Order: sequence, then C-alpha cells, then structure tokens
Amino acid sequence: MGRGRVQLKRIENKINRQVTFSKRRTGLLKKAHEISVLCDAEVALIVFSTKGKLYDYSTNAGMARILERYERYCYAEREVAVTSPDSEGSWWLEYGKLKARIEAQQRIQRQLMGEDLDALTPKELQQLENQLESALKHVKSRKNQVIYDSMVELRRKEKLLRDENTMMEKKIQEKKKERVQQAQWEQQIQSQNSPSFLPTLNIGYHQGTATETGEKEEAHPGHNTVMLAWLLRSSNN
Amino acid sequence: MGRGRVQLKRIENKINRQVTFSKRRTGLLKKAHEISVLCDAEVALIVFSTKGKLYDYSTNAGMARILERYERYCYAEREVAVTSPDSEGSWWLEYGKLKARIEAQQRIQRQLMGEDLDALTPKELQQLENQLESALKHVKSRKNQVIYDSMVELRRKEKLLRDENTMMEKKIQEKKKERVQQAQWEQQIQSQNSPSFLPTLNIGYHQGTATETGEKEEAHPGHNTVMLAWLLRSSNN
DNA sequence: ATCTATTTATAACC
DNA sequence: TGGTTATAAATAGAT
Repeated sequence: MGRGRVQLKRIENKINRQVTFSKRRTGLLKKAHEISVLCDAEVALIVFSTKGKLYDYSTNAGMARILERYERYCYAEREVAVTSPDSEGSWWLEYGKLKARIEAQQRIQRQLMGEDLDALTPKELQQLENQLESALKHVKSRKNQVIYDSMVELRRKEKLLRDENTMMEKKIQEKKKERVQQAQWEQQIQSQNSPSFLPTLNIGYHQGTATETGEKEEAHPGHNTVMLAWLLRSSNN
Repeated sequence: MGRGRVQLKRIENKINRQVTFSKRRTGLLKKAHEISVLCDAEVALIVFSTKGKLYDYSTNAGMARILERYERYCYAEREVAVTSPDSEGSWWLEYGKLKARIEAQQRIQRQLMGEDLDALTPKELQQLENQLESALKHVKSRKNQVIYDSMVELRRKEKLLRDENTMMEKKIQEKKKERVQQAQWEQQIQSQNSPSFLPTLNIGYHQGTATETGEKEEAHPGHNTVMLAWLLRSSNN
C-alpha cells in the first residue's frame, strides 16, 4: 500500500525503517483493536522495536489475564529456565521463578479440576467449560481408540490361533490317514499271512468328518456385529 | 476496506462476525509478520476468538522468549519474594525437585487438557474421563451461580434506584407544597398591609396544584429500564 | 472459497 | 514526527 511495491525483507535504510516502523506499528495496533471490537475477540499484541522499545496493546481483559489464558493453552511454555545460576544472587531468582511458576500451574490445574472457581468471570468460566468439554472429547475418543485397538489385536490373535488349529487339524488328519493306511498295510500283510479273504478295504470313506469344524465360519460374523454395536454405543457418549 | 464503510462496533450478525474474524485475523497476522521482517522488530500476537480458540504469531525468537522479555520490561521489580531453603548446600537439590515437580505437573495438566494420552491405560483413561466430567459439572454449576448472582444483584440495584427515585419524587412534592404555602403567606401579608378587608384566608386551598409533577411518575420507569439495559450489557463482558 | 467494488493503509515525498 | 498524494493492499458484501 503505497507508491511502490513492497519487498518482504528488512529495510536497509535506517531512517526509512524507523519511519515505516512507526507507521506500520500504528496500523497494526489499530487493526488489533478493530478485530477485537468488531469480532468480540481477545487480543494481546507485543512489539519490540529494534532498539528494544516496547509497544503493546491488549483488550480490556488486560495483558496479564490474556497471557495467563494463553499459558493455559500452551502449557509447554517458558522453558523451565535452565540457566545454571553460578553467581550467589541469581539462584535465588531462579528458585523464586520456579516456585512462582508452580503456584501458577497449581492454580490452573485446580481450575481444570473444577476447583477454586470463585475468582473467575463468567467469560472465563465459559472458556474453562469449553476447554473441559474439548478435553473430555479427546479422552473419550482416545479411550474408544484404545478399546478398539485392543479388540483388533484380540481378533488378530484369535485368527492366528485359529489358523494354527486348522494346521494342527490337518496334521492330525494326515497322521490319522497315515495310521489308517499303515493299519491297512499291516492288515494286508496280516491277511496275506492268514488264510486270506477280503484282500482290500474301502479306506477313504470316513475322512469327511473332519469338516465339522467348518461351522465356525458362520458363527463369527455375528460376534463381530455385537462388538461393533457396542463400540458405537460407547462412542456416542 | 470493502464495499461498505465499517462501524467500529461489535458485528451483531454471528455469521458475518465469524467471517470477518477469519479474514481480519489473517490480515493481522500477516501484518504482524511484515512489520517484524521489514523493521526488524520482535512481535508477539495472541488472539482468542469469541469461542475461545487460540491464534498466535511470534517472531523467530519464540513466544516464550518474547513474553519473558515483556514481563521483564513491565514487571521487572515483581520478581521473587519467596522463602529460602535455609541450608546452603541443598539449593541444587531443591532446584532439581522443583523442576521435576513442574514437569510432573505439566504432564498432568496436559492430560487434563486432553493431550498426551498415549501412555494411559484404559483404566486410567476412564478415571481421567470421570475427573473431567466432575470438573465440568462444577464449572457449569459455578457459571450458573455467577449468572444467577449477578441477576439478583441487578434486581437489587434496580430496586435501590427505584426507591431513590420515589424518595426524590416525594421531596420535590414537598418543596412545591412549601413554595405554594409561602406564596399564600406572602399574599396574606400584603393584603393585611393594604386597606384591610378579609382578615383571614383559607390557606390550605391551593396546595393541590403541586401534584402536577405527578406526570413524572410515568417517565421514571423508562429511566430505570435504560439503566438496567446498560448494566446487563456491561455484565456480559 | 472466490470475486470485485471500495475503503484503508501506507511508501514516497515534504 | 506530522501532513499530502498516488497506489498497493485489505476486505465487506455478494456469489
């Protein structure tokens, strides 16, 4: 906006940079204020000039309150000041900071647990309520996921076991077949040894009984349906 | 900037407000970024939508660093007024303990906010869910209480104002009465000084004219209504 | 989300 | 800083 196109890079001319900073800063603060009024939003804006001068804007809730609210969202904040305080005086400082922080966290945590709500405004209460609703949704969702996963895992194991059983079944059948064949063989031998009538038997006749396990193929879909319905029901809460 | 002029007041239409918020938020963040690059400034911008969603921007130093710098700038003196661990050697220990505690608290807090749930067992998840449900119940209850209280308070104020008005009304009536009486009195004196006839007057006769102010009885409730609307509006924030 | 008609913001200049 | 002006950008309203 202006007589020339603007390149998004640091303005090298010091004077120009200062002038542009002043003008844009004004514009930025104005826009921050506008969006807060027009859209009923809460805004905090902090600007440090190159030379370290501070300019800021915050909606009527006040900077401190907004920053606190921000931290409620972004727990991961202000890296636990890890400056190893080697001088005598500074460890006091660090220690104090940590303690203050613990207290702030405790306050927030108590609020998240539905306690110490007396100091909160209606708006903040609403915000907290939304936060909790959201958390609850996540937790429920995660719970269902865990349950679902464990179900899938169980079914996987079940299938493994079933396959294994089928395998064993087959092996057993084969063993049986072998034994029967062997029996026949031996019988044959015997009958050859004895005075001999009926030289062969109809061997393969009763093998079919093994397929009786096949009925389980029908039972499983019903089981699955029940599980799913249960999951669906609990995820509706 | 747009097809219509913009009034600097809350956009009442919810849809429009949401759309405008989205557009202006984008613009605001962009401008925050631009000034930071063009003018080599450090910027932190935090925006909460009406519904409590967070949007933010910060220059590469990072939000945490900027907020820290801000606090140093503003509340430089506010630091530390905490009890000391009295023994000399133990401060490292204390420091470590505090740090550990902060981290533990953060973990718990994140979970209360519905994040970092991966490590939790189904049982723990259920427990967390119960905790959140309970907190939510408290918060909702407190919110309702606050709203109810503020309503009661408003009613009380309304009554006070109304009583005050009634009182003033009465005083005005009395003043008028007095004035009428005085007028009559003076008239009497005057008539005594003149050649004298009619030694006594029926004094109380015209008192009734004072009730003409009674029309205000209709006007005042209107005033009260305005006051109430204003109170309600300000208590919505 | 996309498209304009307008309004705003602001770069260059004083 | 504080104005002025030409122009680039942002955006309100409509689609």
